[in-house]
Amino acid sequence: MGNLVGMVTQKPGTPAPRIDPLTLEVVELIGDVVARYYEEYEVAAGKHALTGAQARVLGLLSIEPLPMRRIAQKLKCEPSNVTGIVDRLEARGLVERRPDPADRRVKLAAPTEEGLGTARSLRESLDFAREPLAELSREERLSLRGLLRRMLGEKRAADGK
Amino acid sequence: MGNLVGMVTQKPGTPAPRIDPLTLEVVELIGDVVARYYEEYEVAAGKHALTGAQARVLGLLSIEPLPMRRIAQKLKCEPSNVTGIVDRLEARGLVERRPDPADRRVKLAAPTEEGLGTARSLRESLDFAREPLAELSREERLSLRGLLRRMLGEKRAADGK
DNA sequence: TATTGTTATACTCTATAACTATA
DNA sequence: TATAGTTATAGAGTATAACAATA
Repeated sequence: MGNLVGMVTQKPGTPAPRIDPLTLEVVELIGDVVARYYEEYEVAAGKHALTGAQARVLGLLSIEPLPMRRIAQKLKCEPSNVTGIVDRLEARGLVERRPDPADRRVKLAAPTEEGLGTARSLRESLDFAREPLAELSREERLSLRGLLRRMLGEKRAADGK
Repeated sequence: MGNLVGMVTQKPGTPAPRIDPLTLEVVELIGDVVARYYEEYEVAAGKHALTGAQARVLGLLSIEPLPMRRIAQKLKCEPSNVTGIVDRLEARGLVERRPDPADRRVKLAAPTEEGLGTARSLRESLDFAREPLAELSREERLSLRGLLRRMLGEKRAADGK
């Protein structure tokens, strides 16, 4: 990837760009970061014979057991899909379903000991997060943090629940 | 999403993080950018009743017609998958297959007039690329570009072919 | 022989709708 | 009646293996 929709690469002989070249290049770089992030993520999951969705759910549950419905919200997908994903994780012994004492309708998905270990290993194999950042000094990281924060705007922190 | 593998959120009462908090936050921000980018991308594709993969291929072809094999390389998937994706784009009249005069084995996938229009519209609905960047001054964009370049390292420009 | 594109097959993820068991 | 989770179904993307046409 690195160029998700051809939004950057300028075909020779195409009308002049409406956006300035600097912005275009930054957009392209962001696209590259996105592509690289996903790539490394899939590779890390694959090392444990997990799909992206499975690794994502396992990562979520390793922080905190969740009702099926909440998982669907986090994944931004329909609850019916979570059934299958958790089924597969459960079949591999990485996750288990527990009753919720407070509401007998809900099932809490929670990682097993092995699941926790896999989640930890998964985190550690996500080199991209740390490695390339290692090239940046503390000041540069502060600068990058500020720029990313402004890019994301107020929308931050509105993720939960 | 915003937290792909729980690599950031620190559960209260968990052992002290091995990475410094600043780095963790930057990683989290990058995760947010990635999630946001993909979200907007899917929404933009959805507006045209296209899947992400279809929009990606259409975007690629709008730059330049490509042999099926080349599309697979760009998408980092098996050539057999491209058959179906192009089939669906072709069924909607957005793409057509042409013979390659130089090698009768290859088929060149090329956008139709309508496909070109859809690709253009698709690009324009990708607000995320420009809008949040609009908050940044020219100096900040230069700074961001430099930081992203260093993050991505030499690996840049090795995408082609 | 090697390569291009396709077909056949199987698995996963996805959404929709209908069902069950609780509340 | 409303909600949580599931099942059934269908479409799309993915990989693998085998195939026809061409090189």
